[in-house]
Amino acid sequence: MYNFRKTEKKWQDYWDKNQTFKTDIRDFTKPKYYALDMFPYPSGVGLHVGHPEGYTATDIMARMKRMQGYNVLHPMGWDAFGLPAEQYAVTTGNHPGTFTEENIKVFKTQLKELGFSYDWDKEISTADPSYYKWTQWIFKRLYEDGVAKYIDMPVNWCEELGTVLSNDEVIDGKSERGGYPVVRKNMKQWSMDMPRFAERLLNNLDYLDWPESTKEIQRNWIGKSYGANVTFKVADTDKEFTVYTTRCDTLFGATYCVLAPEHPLVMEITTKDNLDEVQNYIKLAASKSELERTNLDKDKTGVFTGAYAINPVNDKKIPIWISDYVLVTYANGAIMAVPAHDQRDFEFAKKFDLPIIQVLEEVTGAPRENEEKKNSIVAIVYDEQNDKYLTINWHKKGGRLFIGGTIKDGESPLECAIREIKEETGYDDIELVRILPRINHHYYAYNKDKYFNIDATGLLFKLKSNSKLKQKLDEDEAFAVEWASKKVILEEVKDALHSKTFEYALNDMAMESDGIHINSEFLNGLNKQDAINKMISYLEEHKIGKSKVNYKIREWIFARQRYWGEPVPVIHMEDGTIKLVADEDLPLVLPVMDDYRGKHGKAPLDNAKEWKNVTIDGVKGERETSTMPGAAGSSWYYMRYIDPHNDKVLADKELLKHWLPVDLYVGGPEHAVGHLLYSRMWCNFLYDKGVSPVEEPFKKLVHQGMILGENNIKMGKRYPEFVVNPSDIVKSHGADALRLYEMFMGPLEADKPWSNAGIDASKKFIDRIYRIFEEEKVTDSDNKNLEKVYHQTIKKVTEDYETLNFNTAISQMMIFVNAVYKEGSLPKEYAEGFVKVLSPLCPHLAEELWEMLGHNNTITYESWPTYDESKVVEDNVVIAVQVNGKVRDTVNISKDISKEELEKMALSSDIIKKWTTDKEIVKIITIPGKIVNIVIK
RNA sequence: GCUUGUGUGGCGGAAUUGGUAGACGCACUGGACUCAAAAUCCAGCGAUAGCAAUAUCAUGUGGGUUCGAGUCCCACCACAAGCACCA
Repeated sequence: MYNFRKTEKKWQDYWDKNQTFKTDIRDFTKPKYYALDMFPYPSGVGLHVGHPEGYTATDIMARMKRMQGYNVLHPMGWDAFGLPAEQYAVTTGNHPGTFTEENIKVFKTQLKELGFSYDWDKEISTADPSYYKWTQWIFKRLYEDGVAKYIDMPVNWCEELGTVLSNDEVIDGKSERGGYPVVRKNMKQWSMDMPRFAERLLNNLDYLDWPESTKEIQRNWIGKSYGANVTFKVADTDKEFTVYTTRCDTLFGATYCVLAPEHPLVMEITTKDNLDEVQNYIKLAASKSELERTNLDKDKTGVFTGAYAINPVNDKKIPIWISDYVLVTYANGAIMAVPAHDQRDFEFAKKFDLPIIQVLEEVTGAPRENEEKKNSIVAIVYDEQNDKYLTINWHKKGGRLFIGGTIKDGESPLECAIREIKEETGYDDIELVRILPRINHHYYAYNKDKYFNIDATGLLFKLKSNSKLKQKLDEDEAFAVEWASKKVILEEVKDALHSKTFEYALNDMAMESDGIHINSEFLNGLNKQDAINKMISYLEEHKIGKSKVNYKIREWIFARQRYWGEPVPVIHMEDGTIKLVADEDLPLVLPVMDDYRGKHGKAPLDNAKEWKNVTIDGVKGERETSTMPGAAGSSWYYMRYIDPHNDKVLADKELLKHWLPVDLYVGGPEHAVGHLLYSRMWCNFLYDKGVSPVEEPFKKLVHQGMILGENNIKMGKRYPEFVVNPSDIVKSHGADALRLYEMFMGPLEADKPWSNAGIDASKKFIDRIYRIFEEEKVTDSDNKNLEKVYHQTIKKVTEDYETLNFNTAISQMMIFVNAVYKEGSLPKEYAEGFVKVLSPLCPHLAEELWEMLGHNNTITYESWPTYDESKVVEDNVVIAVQVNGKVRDTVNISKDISKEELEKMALSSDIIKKWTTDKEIVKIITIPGKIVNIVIK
């Protein structure tokens, strides 16, 4: 009987005592492998079952690579600054460092219990002054290069609490805690210039071996767009403003402009009559949180400034409005509005009754040569009472259509539509609802044997009464007038023009798709992309605009009014200048205080008067009392692991050059745009400064999935009965069983529910392996029957570990164990190979079995087993024989058989004969080693 | 709404460049061992019909390409994550 408790303890002590996993970081004779976990925040509740999943994956890789002859760096540390420790300090008055250290102890014990092969000599903590000395050092370099800036920027400010709040701390314009009003206000803040790195952060993604989904999230976050800046003059003044647009091709359709309420020009151009309204609106906008403003469900709001802009391409005067749907933080904080082709502008124009000019029409049908041009209408009449639409049904001669017709000379589309409705259906008591976008339609008319290209205006009417005149039909107009439901129309109206028009009738929205330009002078007839190119040339030629690239990525606000973070090494001098703490005075250590609460709206560090007030060369100054955000220390920790005790530089350059980048980085997907983006930015920056040898820190990134409760719901406070504590499992089933189970559950990246039956099964498998050795099934003689499955197992496990497909690697090991039981014996050679491939997964068990096999040294650095490719393939293969693609029989033959022989064998099978008798064999498809398919008629 | 994923037995999940769907495990059923139970070992196990051989159906839905589709293409549905007035 396998005593996992005793055995696991025994080997953990052995590894500790012998420093088995200590990495000689200066040994450059072997190739390096750097396997890294996202380090945890040491919370008060200890590890949860999600942690061991990712940690086991990297541990398996680290252990396999050691056996494959790599020098492996596999470190662990602590992301130790954070809110829970801060709250602990506030409520108890104790220093948060003590609390953090205690938590770290618990975490470390739990990690050791799980048998991870970390080199604890490399342990770091971001809250350790010897660590954050270098976080501060990097901050100084960022400041010197203008990446870290102390600038005025809009923030959520709560007067009552006297603090800046993040968007998620603001609900309905009030503070989450206390319910005090929150306003948007410009404040001096520390920030990082993320946009400066946008292009590189975007481009480098292409060559990173990262999950595509995470790359996509980062691309979206960076949000690159191509467009143009266009300058509009303000009518009757010498003022002008610039808008950014990705659709400069629609410039002829711009019917108004909108400035963000905070745009500096607003107060300069607002006319006297509109001043009150504009000022009120600005105040209102300021009192809204970012969250409220970006709530899409709400109606558009805005006010007219009284001023007009001149559209630079046609000199038309168009009104200038202000609205909070234009954000001052993006591009120029000003837009030209093209309601016909932009949904947001469309909604705004509808609400405030601003003109809508269509400049692009959709194209239906295929263009032909020698088409005749016409102007036409498509009229849709809606009967609200019966919820039906008026159609004419040509049956086999053309199907169901709406009323259509050609516009006569001197007739407007509306007049034409009314006339056609009367003539074709007789209905005369109708009312126009709205005019729909015009469509450019190509078609062939059978009755005239001619190709037409028409500009068709859609018109939506509603029926006011059933009043009807007599139809006036031509002789060839043999159709039925029918009222049809929406469902019938969607099914039966096949004509592209009519169905498209119906779509516009159902959805009152802007036309944002491609098409050809109309009402646009020199752009007429061009498609979207050609028109954009032509317009940009035009704008540049006439010096009224030019092409421009914009990014959505914003400044990273780099300050928090909290105690438990890295002090910003900056002194604000009385004379208004900013002085940096000298490098030799770093680290700037957090002072111990009596009270960790912020008072009177100030940061907690403001209480530390002695620490805060300094005098330099006779000039008084105050230290920055904000601290750095959580993501500061984690943005470069992967470098410090390489040389954690260095007090001269953040890490030895030669060592960094050898060890970076990280070969495998495993962690949760929730850090996609936080930590993973900031780390890349810092690494980019440090690369520029000659500190980092690489631009990108993480070569390969993998996200482990979430382990859900047995109820398939995220483990947490809501269902405490489904929360699984890894330490409990280690006690009841053992660390190896937990490691094995978490790797067997399914693909690493997938979310998977925990199963108590599953963990039992994993323990049984471990016992089943142990029994082979315990019952002395291991023999010195060899066993040919196991040869193939052994080589297959070594091959599959090696390959699957490499690609992190642990679940299938384990299933192959189970197949091997099943085969051993069937044979009743296991040759020693195979036993050793098997224990070796098992060892990364279940290291305690493997060490024990290795000892039982007569070795007195750790298995950690034994060489990885090899396999013989020739012994992996089967000599005899079972080939499926299909008839018309359905498997009817199988033949068992030598793998080297010729194609002809295989076909002969297949055809001679009794079962196959049954299917082919009296049938004509059309052809036979034979894929050697795979399949024979006989096609019969 | 947009982007990216994912849909396979009672359950977790396998399935190479398109080539025998359901590996492996759980649960379940039967057998061996036992006075008995547990543990262990062995065997069976998608659905429907049949004693069986076997046949038909089956990878979210509907089409398509192909000798052959879980896999490729088109449309749709459901779920998850991320983004969300970015002009």
